[in-house]
Amino acid sequence: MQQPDLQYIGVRDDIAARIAGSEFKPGERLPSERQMQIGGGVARGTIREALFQLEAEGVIYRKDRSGWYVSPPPVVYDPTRWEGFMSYVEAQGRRPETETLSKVEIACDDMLAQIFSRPVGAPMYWIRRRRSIDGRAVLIESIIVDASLAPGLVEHDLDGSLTSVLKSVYGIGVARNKVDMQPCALTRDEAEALRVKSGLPGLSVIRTCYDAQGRVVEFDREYWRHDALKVSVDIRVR
Amino acid sequence: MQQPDLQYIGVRDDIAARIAGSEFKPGERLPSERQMQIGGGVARGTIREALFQLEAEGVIYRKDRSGWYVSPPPVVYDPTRWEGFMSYVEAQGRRPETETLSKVEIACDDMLAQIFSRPVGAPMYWIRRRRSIDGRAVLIESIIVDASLAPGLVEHDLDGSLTSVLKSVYGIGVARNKVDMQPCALTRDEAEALRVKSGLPGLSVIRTCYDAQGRVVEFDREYWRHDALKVSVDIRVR
DNA sequence: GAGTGGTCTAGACCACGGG
DNA sequence: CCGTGGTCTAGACCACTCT
Repeated sequence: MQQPDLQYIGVRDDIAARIAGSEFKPGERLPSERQMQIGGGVARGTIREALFQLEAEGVIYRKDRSGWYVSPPPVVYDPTRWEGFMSYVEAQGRRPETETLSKVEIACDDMLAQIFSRPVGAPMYWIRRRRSIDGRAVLIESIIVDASLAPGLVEHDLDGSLTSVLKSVYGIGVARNKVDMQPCALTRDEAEALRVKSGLPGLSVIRTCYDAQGRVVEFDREYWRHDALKVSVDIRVR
Repeated sequence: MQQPDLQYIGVRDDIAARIAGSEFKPGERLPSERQMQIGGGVARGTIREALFQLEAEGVIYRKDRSGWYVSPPPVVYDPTRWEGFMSYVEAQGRRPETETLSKVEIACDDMLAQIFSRPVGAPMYWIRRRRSIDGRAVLIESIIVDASLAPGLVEHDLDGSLTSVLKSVYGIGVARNKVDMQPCALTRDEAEALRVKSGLPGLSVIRTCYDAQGRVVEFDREYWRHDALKVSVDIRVR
């Protein structure tokens, strides 16, 4: 059909085989693009084409101007479970980490007014966090919380689980969760916060959490590296 | 921070703006790469970089050696619902289509034996289908069904809903559904069947359906174009 | 057959990282 | 500082579609 008649596919297969053969292990750096050129009369652009392919497959990733690295395995995320990031990552034997990038009070705009069923101008908290697994930044999130439901929220330490703060401090439990997911490209802001090249493929996860009274408690936009996540849903009917 | 100092970002923004301004509408073809070069001293590689960026964002897609086209909006898929492709695509005002590429009986191998809890060598049906929306191929799927549960299945017309054939002809209802989703790259076979360039980003959806007795009825691997799909899950607890 | 995108070459300069 | 990847140029030939 089509086979390694294409040069960059041949290069891709070479590298993929060396990774599969554990010559390079997860987290390790590959030789530089120029080093890969030596020996075979291959243009650097062709090498890069092969690397892009492996990146799209989730096999490798890059650190800007540092090099190409072998990807660690993805974590499994089940949107029908209530566990937060910290607990499901840990349960999979990985080391989760959260950094709060900013937390401020803002006024409710048109879009948020619609989502939260609150008047325009009502106080809201806006929290931006970066989350990492085993030291690699994997997602950036922007959270909006209705300030009238959780007054003083941003004075708490939010580097752990937001869900448990809402529960233990404010007695707010989540009764309904709406999750939207869509492949996307990481645009300027997200890419910068994840320290990746803008335009890299990612996965957008938008969550809306409701309490038992049907009020929107939390509106969360997450942008994941496309190679860091696997979604798993298990549904039963009776 | 970074802005249209990057040439290809400037080109990207131009094209994106012309699409947003409805100069080019969904399904329409963009000017050729070489036509876009005229006027500005821009190398073709730079134009292509901009096009790749828009492709990653899901804004445009390509037909091999034909040109670049504006992407139609994605369909919404809810893995917690039982509706099949044909019905939820239609419900969203789009025109679904299914082609059966092949349907054969095969012997259960090690992997399938594990999944279906059946002996190695047991008869299974293997069905490959291509599904389109509004005339554009969006996913390719490979389905395995336990032949002992649905004898003669492949003699039926499978260009519609498989679920409804299983239900109406064999009385098999699905009681549990396990769905895994992961961003991936479309590899040789899938890419060929979707008539896209191999290596394009995609979404892999793997479904395992169980009946009321807990038997695996159907094992389905789907590979979607990354720009054709949006996943939405709505979960409640009581 | 003309035009398209797909692949490939062989250079160049840049901004940023600390292998 | 040197090496890295990131960007860009200006060509070339190919396989394919039919715009």
